[in-house]
Amino acid sequence: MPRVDNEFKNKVYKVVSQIPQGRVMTYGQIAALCGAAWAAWEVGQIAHFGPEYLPWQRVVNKKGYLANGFPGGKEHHKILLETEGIVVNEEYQVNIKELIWQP
DNA sequence: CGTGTGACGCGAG
DNA sequence: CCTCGCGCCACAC
Repeated sequence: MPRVDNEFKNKVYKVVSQIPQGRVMTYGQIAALCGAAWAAWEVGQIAHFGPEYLPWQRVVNKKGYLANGFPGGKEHHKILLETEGIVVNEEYQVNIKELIWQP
């Protein structure tokens, strides 16, 4: 697994674990909250290689589209989100404006 | 040490 | 609406 700064990684874990059910966050938002707005892609790396118990399904890109490398594919991702009450359209996109969450 | 790539973002054209 | 280019960083080759 890629080596990421422990502090940054820790912050990402904390932020992601605090995302309430039925809400989503963007990679850039998380990165900014962790003090590294330029490292949005790294959040993705952490998401891919990081702990599975965190609600990564609530993390989407700025346009509201679901992540591409999610285990099980976007369909699985979509189902998980809909189970939480998040509306996902057929383009695998969520209403980012309404569902975006910020602490 | 140069180049390409990535679960990304944003502005410019 | 689209594509293109640049931004920053970590990693593989």
